Amino acid sequence: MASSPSVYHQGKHNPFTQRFRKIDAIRTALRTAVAEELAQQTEERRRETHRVNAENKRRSATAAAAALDGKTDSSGIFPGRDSDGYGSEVSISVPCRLGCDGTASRTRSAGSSGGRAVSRPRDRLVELLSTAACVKQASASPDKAFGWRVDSGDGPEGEQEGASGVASTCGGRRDGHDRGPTPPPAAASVSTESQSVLASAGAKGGGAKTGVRFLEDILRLGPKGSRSNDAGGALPNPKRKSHPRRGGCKGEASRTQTHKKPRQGTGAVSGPFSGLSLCVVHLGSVTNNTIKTFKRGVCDGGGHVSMRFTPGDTTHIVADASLAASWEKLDNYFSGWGGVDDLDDAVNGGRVGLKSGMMPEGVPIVSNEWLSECLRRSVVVATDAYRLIPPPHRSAPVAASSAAAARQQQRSSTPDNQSIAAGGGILPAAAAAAAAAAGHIGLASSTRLTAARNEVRGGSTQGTAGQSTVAADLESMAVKGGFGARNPDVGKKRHTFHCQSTTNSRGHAVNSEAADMLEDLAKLCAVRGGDGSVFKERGFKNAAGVLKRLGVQITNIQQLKDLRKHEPQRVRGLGDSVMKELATFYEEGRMYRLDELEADPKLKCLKIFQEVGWVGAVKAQQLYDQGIRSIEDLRTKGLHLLSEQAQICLNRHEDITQRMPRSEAAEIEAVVTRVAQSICPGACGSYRRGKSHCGDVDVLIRPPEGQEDSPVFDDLIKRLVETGFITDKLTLAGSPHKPGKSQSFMGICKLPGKGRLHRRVDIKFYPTSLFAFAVLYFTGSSHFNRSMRSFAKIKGLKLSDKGLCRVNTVNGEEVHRFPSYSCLREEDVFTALGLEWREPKDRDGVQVQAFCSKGEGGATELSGRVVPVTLEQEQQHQALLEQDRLEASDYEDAELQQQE
DNA sequence: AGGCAGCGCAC
DNA sequence: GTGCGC
DNA sequence: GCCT
Repeated sequence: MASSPSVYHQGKHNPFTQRFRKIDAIRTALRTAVAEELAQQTEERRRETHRVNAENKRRSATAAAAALDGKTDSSGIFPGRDSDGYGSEVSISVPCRLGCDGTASRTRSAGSSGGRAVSRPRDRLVELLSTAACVKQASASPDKAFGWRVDSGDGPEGEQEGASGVASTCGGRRDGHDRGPTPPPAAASVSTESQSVLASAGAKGGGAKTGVRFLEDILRLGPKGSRSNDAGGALPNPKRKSHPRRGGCKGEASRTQTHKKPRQGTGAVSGPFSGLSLCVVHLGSVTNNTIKTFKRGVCDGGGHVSMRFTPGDTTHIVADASLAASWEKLDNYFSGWGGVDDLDDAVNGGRVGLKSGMMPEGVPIVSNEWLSECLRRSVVVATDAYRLIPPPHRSAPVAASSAAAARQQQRSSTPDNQSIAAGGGILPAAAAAAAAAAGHIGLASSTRLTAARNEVRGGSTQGTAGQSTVAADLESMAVKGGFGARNPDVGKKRHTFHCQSTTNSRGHAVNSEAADMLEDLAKLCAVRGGDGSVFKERGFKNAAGVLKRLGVQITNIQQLKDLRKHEPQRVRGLGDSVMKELATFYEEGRMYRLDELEADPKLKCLKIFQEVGWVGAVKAQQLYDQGIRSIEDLRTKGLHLLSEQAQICLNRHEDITQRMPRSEAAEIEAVVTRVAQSICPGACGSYRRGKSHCGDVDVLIRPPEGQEDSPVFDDLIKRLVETGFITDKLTLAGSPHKPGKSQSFMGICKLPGKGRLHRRVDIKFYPTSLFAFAVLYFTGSSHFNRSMRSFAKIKGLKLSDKGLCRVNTVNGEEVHRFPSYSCLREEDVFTALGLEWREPKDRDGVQVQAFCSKGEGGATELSGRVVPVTLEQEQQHQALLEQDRLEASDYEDAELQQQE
């Protein structure tokens, strides 16, 4: 029974996280079991490594300092420190509110006295390096060297943290963040008193020792703070505040409908759906709201929706696609029902339905996606691709290989204990479920455009783009001009752009087993390296995504073959290779290629090596060729083969490969932000982690208003090194500060206190002019980023975290780049490109066929925020606006027609 | 057959 | 120019 | 690896 295909899909958890969680769970178990021993070993190893490297590092630090004075060796800027460098009984207290009030920027912090006015950046870095070396030496006797105070726990004030501080860190997937460089919320502002305290605290940050005190002070002080170690971990991002300006799909829908249109056909008796009598199963993602929407739409079209199954009358049963994975739920659902057929009753908890207690037979059971599609297209579409087919052998599973059975066993029984071990936090499964549920509300109304696009594509698969009226209509809806509108290339190309999609049709966890295996395959391709491996990886990963979002549980390869034949756009990304693997998967439960790769001992090695940072496919292969087979080997005889960064990552390997709870990421962010504020009041930090656990922390630092180019970054890193928060530097880019440029630090940090692990941290500074691009970039997803950049490219623009620039190219080679357009909010970037805004949480969703037929049209909403920065751009811009005005009326008509 | 994101660091 | 990470 |  464990080998039944249907069982494969019973994983309730987000398939994306399953693998990680399995690994984490194993790790956690191991870790718990041998915690002491491991700690001891690690400690010994560290000491040893430390001993071995100490001399070398000290030399490196000095050399690095020298390098900045003109020499070349720049390795080892931030020497490693012993993990217990803070003393043992320390806990820190981080106040939960600490503002970045705009007024703060006027209070010149003493901390910035070493800033731009006084010393040259290089001098500061030299100083920094010397200090780092100094700190390191001091750390030899940690308990004495630093003035950490034992904090009893409760802050004296004990006031509850502000609601604004909590809301922001508890968001779902990437949606609980501050969006874009909005002005610092006044509500989160700090008291003047605290500001001055902080400012004076900052003033102390001269030497190493006071530097450490300084961090402590910053952590302890603060406006009526609550504690940092709150179990809930909803630590404050002082800047972050929840202002859900647009609520998910709802907002999306309302945005799409920019023109009001009288509702038509309401209450029609005959319509596209006349004759339909649907029984909707209120389970899974089919919520009350969904049913309401369905009911409205179908009734308007002349059909009938009920929650009751009426033999002889009911024509279709509509259910959440994921139920195909657990058929017994449906059986249960149809047993023991009452008999009210009133939606409102049902919504209020009344039970509705059938008396038989059996899953009705003889009526097609279809996915809710089918109904959505019908409503979108106002036509009863064929159910073939949406049929939920009972597992062929509900009680007689097909034979599957023992390997596959074992795999299934592993996957479905993964305990969810990592977050417990890691100190709490939102459970991934719960988060995923919540996100999925949220994603499904309003599904029907938000996916119309997709369907329309698909329709167009299906109808003219090789015609030239842009010739059909519908295509133009689509263009008007999805692509409203934008700066690239005049690019002659646009209009010839038809392509798929993830970033262009306004839909949110993520299904529930369907096909997760097959998708998981494809992702494994992807990972192994990447590990193996070689020509095109990244693209193979992407190909498999993409295929996995397609399966997951299909909305239909596939139980049979024939279903996919049919889809490929009849609705190729729905399975775009499933090519011959993937289909071959899937065929064996559905027939025998395994993928030969995956089995092969997983059995390869060499690949196992390469994979282990590549888990160390800065070891990629090439380096891993080299190591293997040198006879190295394990991390231990690497430590004992492979160190010299590794780059400086890889060595550091290897040193901290046990720590930094652990994922951390979101709350800890918040703490890390809070420390960085606070120190930044003490240097430059008003500076803001933010990170956009929606997931409950993360591998590292990204902190984006933004200068306060009116100080767009404040050189806060170099000082910030310096302070964080002085305080011992940053233990290792991996890369440092863009220092010293140059006006208008970004800077970045990648390294390793450790929160003070016993039992803390080292964590990977990236700290980036972006001037105000670039901040929106940076936020857009770091919000991802990576697929979405690539998509958006491709889209920009064919419009003759280049998008990166450093801006959006028009480029002139000759034979694809850039010959001239204009200055970046100025976008102060993420929205402005979308607008500039002529794209519909997409909520961060919707940026990892579907891939949708779209047209870039003309690239023009619709009213370009520049909202006064996107300001061309050169005269030439200004003229271009004006020309565009003029063009838009000329065409606006046409497109408005088109939009009107397109609506509903 | 050619494209698949773009950038900056380290080497 | 390549490798690597983001 | 997939798509054009």
